[in-house]
Amino acid sequence: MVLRLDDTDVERNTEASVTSIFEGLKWLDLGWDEEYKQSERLALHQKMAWAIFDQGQAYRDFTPAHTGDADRSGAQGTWLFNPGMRELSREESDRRAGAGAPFALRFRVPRGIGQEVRFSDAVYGEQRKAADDIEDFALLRSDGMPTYHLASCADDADLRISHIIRGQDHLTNTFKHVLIFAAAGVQAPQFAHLPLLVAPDGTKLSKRRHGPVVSVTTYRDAGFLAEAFINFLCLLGWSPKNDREQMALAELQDAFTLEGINRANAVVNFKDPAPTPEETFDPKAVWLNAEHIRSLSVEELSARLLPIVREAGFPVDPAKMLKVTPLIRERIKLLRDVLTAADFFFVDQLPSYDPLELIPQKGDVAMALNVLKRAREVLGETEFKHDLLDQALRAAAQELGIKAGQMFQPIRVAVCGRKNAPPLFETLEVLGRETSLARIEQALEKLQ
RNA sequence: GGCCCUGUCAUCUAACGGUUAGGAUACUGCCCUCUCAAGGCAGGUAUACGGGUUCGAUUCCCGUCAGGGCUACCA
Repeated sequence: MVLRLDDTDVERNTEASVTSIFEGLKWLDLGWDEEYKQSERLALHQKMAWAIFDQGQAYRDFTPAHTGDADRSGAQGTWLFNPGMRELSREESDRRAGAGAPFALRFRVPRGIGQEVRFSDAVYGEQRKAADDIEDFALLRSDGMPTYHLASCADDADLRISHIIRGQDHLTNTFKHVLIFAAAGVQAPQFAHLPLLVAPDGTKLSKRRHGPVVSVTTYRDAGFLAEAFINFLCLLGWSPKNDREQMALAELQDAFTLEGINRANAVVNFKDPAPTPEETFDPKAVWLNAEHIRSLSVEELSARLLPIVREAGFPVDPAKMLKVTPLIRERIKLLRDVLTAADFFFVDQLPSYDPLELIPQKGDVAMALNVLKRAREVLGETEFKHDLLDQALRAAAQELGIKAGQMFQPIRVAVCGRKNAPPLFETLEVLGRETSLARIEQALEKLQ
């Protein structure tokens, strides 16, 4: 696998965009064997362009550059080439070039002889197009820089690329590439075009239009597991055909075939802006991530969570993290959720909460006070072990003549600072007697 | 405008021309339950439309419509 940066467009080739691409690829950990930058291989590209020119299959076009976004509403029909330039004599062409006139080098696409350009695509099948429908595309710009079409063909040939797997937006460009490969006398690689990933609005993903949700690093920073993200991506436009969804990288590799790829574009169902950060992402991606999180061992998950917790400023040690992890494993969908799901394990002082939360279902302040006072006694003398806590607190509920749930809720809110939290006894065990009692004490003060 | 590609639930997708059109996500309800999750069960929504071919079309062919891509020195 070759990582090649197609960076022949000087304007768009910024440090920031390259960094972002590298960071994303590094995170995905796909791995590659060789690495190249097209901008460092210009001589090779130019050599191929002029070889094609020498054979008469390219010509100089001295027409001033035309901006790409000209109106194509149709009135002017299809542009194929600039009359006069295509048939300029070699002598005249050389003379003008010698005089320093700027020019682009264009491919001389065969015309008027009914020639057909064809290739076989591993996904879209046999493709054919009349050469008469292909414009005389540029090989070199007037500043001498190669175009994408030329540079990529020259590099594909030089690097002996076997398979080109790319977006379907290049399907029609491939006819041009087939022409270049033929003119250069090299064999074309195998082509496989993939359906596009499109935004909910149906257009292909673009940073300009759709913002950070289309950047790989956004998923990394939000707490996706790289393997889950890859899994999700694989399921867009492809499926193992046996209803499996959650798959490890090795399983994906085993099941994957180019022939199994669909031809229709797939919508990445993101919402931007979204009410909450989590709702930004495709719900299926989030679900898959949760599945992958749950399939990680406690040790593995704990190790992945630790740096996130520390970076957020909680001074937590690996042993503590290991104890907390099983309590939140089934409650987080993104790794970063650890910060909101387990924060109360890490802080000394609970953030403030509404004291009314301490009042149990169908209860009142008096009941909450009774519960907490009784809990203070029970927790003061019971060993902090799951089963013992369970027995002692249930017995206490019975003595008070209330339901177990009414007993547990005030305690949960007192020690966690909120109603929704992991199971109570496990939580108390991890928190320990000292912290638990201190928080119950604070809760009592809040209520009075 | 021209050329190319595509069209199965809201979304991702299954279905050698013969299935009550399957699965998943999301959603709703129930169960489980100390809350929240997780898990289990149940439920609703799809073959764009019109013609063919065929005993029979989601599946093959044609047209229409819709969407996407490319289209004079972006990739």
